[in-house]
Amino acid sequence: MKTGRVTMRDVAARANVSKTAVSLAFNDSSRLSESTLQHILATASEMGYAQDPAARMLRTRRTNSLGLLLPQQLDRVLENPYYSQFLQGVGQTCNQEGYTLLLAPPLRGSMLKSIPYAAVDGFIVSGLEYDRGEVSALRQRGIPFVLVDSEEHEGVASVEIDDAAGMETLVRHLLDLGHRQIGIAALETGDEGPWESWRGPVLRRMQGAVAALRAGGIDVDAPGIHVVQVACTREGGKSAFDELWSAPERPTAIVAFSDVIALGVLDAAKQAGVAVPADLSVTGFDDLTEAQWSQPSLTTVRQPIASKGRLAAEFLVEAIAADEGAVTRRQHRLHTTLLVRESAAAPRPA
Amino acid sequence: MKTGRVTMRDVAARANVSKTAVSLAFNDSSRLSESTLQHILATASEMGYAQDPAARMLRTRRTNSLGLLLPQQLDRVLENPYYSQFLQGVGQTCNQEGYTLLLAPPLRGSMLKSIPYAAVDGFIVSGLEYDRGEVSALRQRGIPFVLVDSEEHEGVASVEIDDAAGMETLVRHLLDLGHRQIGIAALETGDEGPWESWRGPVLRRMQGAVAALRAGGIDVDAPGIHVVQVACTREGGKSAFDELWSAPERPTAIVAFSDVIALGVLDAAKQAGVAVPADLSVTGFDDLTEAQWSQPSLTTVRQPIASKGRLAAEFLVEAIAADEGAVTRRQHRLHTTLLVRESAAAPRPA
DNA sequence: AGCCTGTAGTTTATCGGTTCAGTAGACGGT
DNA sequence: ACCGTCTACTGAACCGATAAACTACAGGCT
Repeated sequence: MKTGRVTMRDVAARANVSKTAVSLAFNDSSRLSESTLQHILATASEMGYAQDPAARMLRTRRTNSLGLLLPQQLDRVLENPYYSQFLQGVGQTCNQEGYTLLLAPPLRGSMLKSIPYAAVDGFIVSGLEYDRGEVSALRQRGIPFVLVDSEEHEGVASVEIDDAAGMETLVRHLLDLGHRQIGIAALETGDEGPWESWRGPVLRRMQGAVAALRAGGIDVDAPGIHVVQVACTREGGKSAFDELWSAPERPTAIVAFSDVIALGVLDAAKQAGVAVPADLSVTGFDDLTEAQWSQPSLTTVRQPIASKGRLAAEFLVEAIAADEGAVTRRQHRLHTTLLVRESAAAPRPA
Repeated sequence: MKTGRVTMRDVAARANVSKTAVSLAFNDSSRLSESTLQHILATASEMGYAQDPAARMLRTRRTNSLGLLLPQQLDRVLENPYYSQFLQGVGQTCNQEGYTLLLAPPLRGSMLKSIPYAAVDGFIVSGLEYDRGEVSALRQRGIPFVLVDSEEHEGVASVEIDDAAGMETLVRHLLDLGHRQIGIAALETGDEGPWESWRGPVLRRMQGAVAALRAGGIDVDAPGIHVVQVACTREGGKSAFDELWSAPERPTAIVAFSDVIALGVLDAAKQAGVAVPADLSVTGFDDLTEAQWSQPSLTTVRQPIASKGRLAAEFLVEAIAADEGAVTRRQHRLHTTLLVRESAAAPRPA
C-alpha cells in the first residue's frame, strides 16, 4: 500500500468508474446519475481524496485568482494605509466575482522575478510606469493586466485619478489664502533631474501645482518656492519639514504630495514648536482616514482610493473574460475633491 | 503558424536542443555551457516564451505561496485594522522566506469551497475552532496549516495570545478603580447558550473577566453585571452601548472585547451626551493604532498582532519544510499588556 | 422494424513543465 | 590502448487533472 497522495485514478479504480466520472462528480455533478454520484463522493471522502489545484489549473488554464503586483515588500506596503484602502476596493470586486487575491511583492528584490512565478489570471499593477521592464514581462507572459496610478497608454487598461486638477485646486486654495512662500514635498521618483522629467502621478501633481502657481503669477523657480522629494512615509515628512524649514526663506505653507508625508510634517512641526496653521499651513493628498483625526485635521485632496481598487479589479476581470475575444481596453480617470479642514489657514501678516 | 502560446517544446525545437535543456536554462543554468545557455535564452526571449506556473507547480509540488484562510469577505476583513496589522506580520515572514501571499476568503459563502481551489503550500487559518469542518478539509487535503486565535490542540500548530490573563488584569484594574456595575460587550459567537459554551479567544477572555470578578467578590450573575454579544465593528459597539445603557442598572464601565467595539461605544456615548470617563469608563482589547488617537484615548489590552502574524507564518514555513519529515507542531502563546490611558477612571461617587 | 433522442457514462489525448537515468565525447593518467 | 571521470546534454516517464469525441443502451415515435 503506497502511501502517496490519493488521486483521481485511485478513486476511480476503487469506485469502478472512469477518471472522468470522478472529475464530473466534483465539477458537473448533473451529468451523473444520483446513485453513481453518491457512490463516487462516498468513496472519495472515504479514501481522503482531495483535488489538486495545480493540475486543474494546468488543464483549464484558469486559476481563479487575481494578482496584485506590488512595488515593495509586503510589510512595507501593508503599513501604508493607502494600500489598506486600495485592497479593500480590490477585495470588493474579488468576492463579487469569486476570485482570490494573490499579493505578489518583489521576489528576491525583483518584481520581474515574481511575475513568471505567480499563478494568476491577471495582474493589477500599482504605480509602475509603462516603459518599465515589468510591463513588458507581463506582455511577454501574455496575461491581462491593468495599470493603476501610471500613465494612460493606448491599448492598455488603466485606472488613475485626476492628480493635476486636484493639486491645482489645492494650490489655488493656498494662494487664495494669501500664501506666497510655499514648500512642496513631492514623492521620490528615483529621478534626480528637473521635475519635468518625472513620470506618472508625481509629474501630474507637480504640473497641477505649477499651473496654479503660474495662474497666480508665480513661477516655480521663484525664490519663495522650494521643492524637495521624500519617501512616502512619516519619516519622509519629517525630513521634508527639516529641509524646507531650514531654508533661508521659510515657507508659510507646505504642500505634501501625500497624507502620510503631511502627517510626518505635522509631527515634525509640533516637535519643533511650530504652530499649525498659525505659523505654518500644511496640506496633504489622498484623504486617508487618519487625515480627519489628526491634530489639527488635515486639509487635503480626497481621492477615491477604494473605488480605484474596485474599478481596476473590474477592468481586469473584464479583460480576463474577453481574453482572446474582443478586447476592450478600458481606461478611467477618477475625480478628486478638495477638503478644507484645519491645517491650512491664512498666513500671519508679514 | 499556430498562434497558441509558446511552450518549452517550441523553444527547444527552434534552438535545436531538448526540452530538458530549456528547463535547465531557466532553473539550473550552471549545468549548461555558457554558449548553449545564451543561445537558449536568446531564442526564448525572441519567441516570447514565458514559463507556465501551473505546469511547474504540478510537477514540483510547490507553489511558493502561503494561503491565508479568512472567515469573511475580503473587503470586510480588510476594513478591520486588526487584520491590516496581522497581514503586516505575515508579510514580514513572506518576504523574508520568499513566499507570496494568497488571500482566500469564503468562496460563494463557504470557506470549505475555497480550500481545494487555492494553490498554496500551506494555510494560516484565522479564528476558526478546531472542530470546524474547514479544519478537517485541510487535514483531508493533507496540507500543512497553522491555527491562529483558535484553541490549542495536541498535534496542531497554533499561535494565540494570553486572552484570559489580559482580560483578568484589565477587569481587576476596573475593580481597583472602584467599578461594581460593569457591562461586558463580548464578540459574537453564533452561540446563544451560556458563556461557558463559547469557544476560543472569546471564551478565554470571558474566563479572565469572570476570574477577576470572582476574586473581587462579585459573581457574573450579580445584578450589576451585564453581558451582551455584538459584531466586531463600530456599529456593534454602538448597539452594545444602546443595550447596556438602557438597562435598569446602568453600568459605570463597559468592557469591550475589542478596540473596534470600544471605539463604537465611544462614538455612541458621545452621541448620547455621556461623558467618558466621567460618567462611563470604556475599555478595549487589541491596542489598534486608533486606540491611542481616539478622544479620549483608550485604556486597553495590547496584544502583539503583527508578531502573531509573523510567528504563524514562520511556523507554517517550518511545517512546509518539514513536510513528510520530522514534524514539529509548534505552539505558542503570546503575552498581553494592560495599557492605562484616558478612557477609564474611577466612577463618580454614588 | 427502423430511426431518433437523451442519458450516463468511457476513451483518448493533451495541458507544459521537471526529474531521473542514461549516454556521447573529451580529457587525463598510466 | 585502456580505464575512469567529468561535462554537457538527451529521452522518456511522469505530475493529476479536464476536454472532446465517442459508445451503449433505453425509451418514444412513426
